[in-house]
Amino acid sequence: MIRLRFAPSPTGHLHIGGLRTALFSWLYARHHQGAFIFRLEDTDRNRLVEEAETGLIRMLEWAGLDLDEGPGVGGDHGPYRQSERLERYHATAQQLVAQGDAYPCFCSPERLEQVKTAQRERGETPRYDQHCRHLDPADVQQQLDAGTPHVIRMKVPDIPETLVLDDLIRGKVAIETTQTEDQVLIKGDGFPTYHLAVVVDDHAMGITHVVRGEEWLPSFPKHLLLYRYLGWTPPQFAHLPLILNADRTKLSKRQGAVAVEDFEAAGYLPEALVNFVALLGWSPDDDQELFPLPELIERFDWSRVNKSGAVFDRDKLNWMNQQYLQQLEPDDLFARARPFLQQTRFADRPEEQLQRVVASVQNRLVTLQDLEAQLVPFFDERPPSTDPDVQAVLAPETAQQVLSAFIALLEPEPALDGARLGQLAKQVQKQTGIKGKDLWMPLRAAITQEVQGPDLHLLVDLFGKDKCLRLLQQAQH
RNA sequence: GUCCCCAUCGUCUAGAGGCCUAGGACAUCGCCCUUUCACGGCGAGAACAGGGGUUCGAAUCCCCUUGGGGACGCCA
Repeated sequence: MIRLRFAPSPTGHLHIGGLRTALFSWLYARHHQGAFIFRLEDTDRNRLVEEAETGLIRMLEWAGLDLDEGPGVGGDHGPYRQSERLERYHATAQQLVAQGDAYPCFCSPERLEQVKTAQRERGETPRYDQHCRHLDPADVQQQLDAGTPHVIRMKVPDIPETLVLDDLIRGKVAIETTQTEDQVLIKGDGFPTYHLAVVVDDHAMGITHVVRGEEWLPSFPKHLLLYRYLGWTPPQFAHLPLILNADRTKLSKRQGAVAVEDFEAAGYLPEALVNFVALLGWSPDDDQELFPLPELIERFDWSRVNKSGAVFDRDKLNWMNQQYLQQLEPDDLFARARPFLQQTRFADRPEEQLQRVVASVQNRLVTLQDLEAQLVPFFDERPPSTDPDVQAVLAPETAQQVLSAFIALLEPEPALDGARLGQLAKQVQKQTGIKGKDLWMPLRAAITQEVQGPDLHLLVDLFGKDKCLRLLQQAQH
């Protein structure tokens, strides 16, 4: 059985890149009826953010990626937080030391820093000088017994060789072991580094495919070496291309939103975000662009994931979100709009009105956050407009004629709705001989105080006679 | 600096030697629809980084150059 995991570290919010990694893993797992596992890589106590775990899992759920195993979900391979698996890492590290594939290192951070600086000054690539690898065994034992602070380092083979990874996306990638240093496996605080923990857990949890960002590619030799020392078969690897900022650097905060939470708050639908992100690196074998999740599962495959980085294009995301918004059934749209309406100053308007209005602006929404702006013409009581475009529409003699004629007709009316608006406008047209834009734009400008906006009939339905009359009179000279 | 990865329209991409006068989408521009805007429809401009090979034939294969990115942490 295929088993894939998403293993973020709880240092912040779920990132767009993380979402895509999780999505591709999940799609592949679901495609092959495999398992999708969540593992928390909380081995860095300094950067740990308490609420991060909950947020990470919540956003995965929001996106529609369900978990088969994980903290809070359960499973046969737990615990799913690395901080609860420390014994395993220590046992493995001890085994490695016993085998002669790892060794204790007593170098102080200060010494390490000095060595590194000196190497840089000489124009060399900074790399651990293996000082403690060649310590006298008796000396080592003595220091250990004395409780001297230390880390455990992995040995890079004495005889240089080329390590080859057969990546699912990139094919064969080769790196010389000489490019790798004696990597720390167990830190001074007793926690494992990523490199040890990931190998130990992927093996223990029966992970068959490791999906991660391209930034991990240069470190695969460390992992391959560990698998070899431990006598384990490595899983398959898929290194995803990076998602980039507009300037083609690795996607980062400071150049716009990168947290999935931000997109949720900005009024993007999960379907749209997921669909958009799926197309960052993956493409179907035809021209289709809109994919419901089940179809993505059906069609996803590594062979159609490309190798080059993809710029995150907000414009296209917007378009996609608009497409999904337009496809929603009225009830569904309103349900999704509700939390956003709640944040507007129109929240306390009658439910029935809100429903009608939301439905009428459906094809004008790019995000749900646009609601407030879209509702303004319907609900807002505004002072007379000073917009020059509005003034320009109302200024001409013909415009004033239209207003006067319309007001005269409206005054005796018992009420006004959209249908009646049309009939009255017809009469104005007969009386004045003014038609088309010259007829309608003054009415629109007067009633909505804008030169563009939703269908005038809808507005009038909501406003009724008195408000319309007042606005029309206000627009007269 | 060293190593690794990548390279088709502004952007996301299709293209796995002849189907390519390089296809689609977003964005841009134009036209149409329309009482406005939006939606929608139609259309236009817009790309194989450069140089060598291989081949009857190269966007597709190989090499070099150039460019971009990533990694070089007791962070992941």
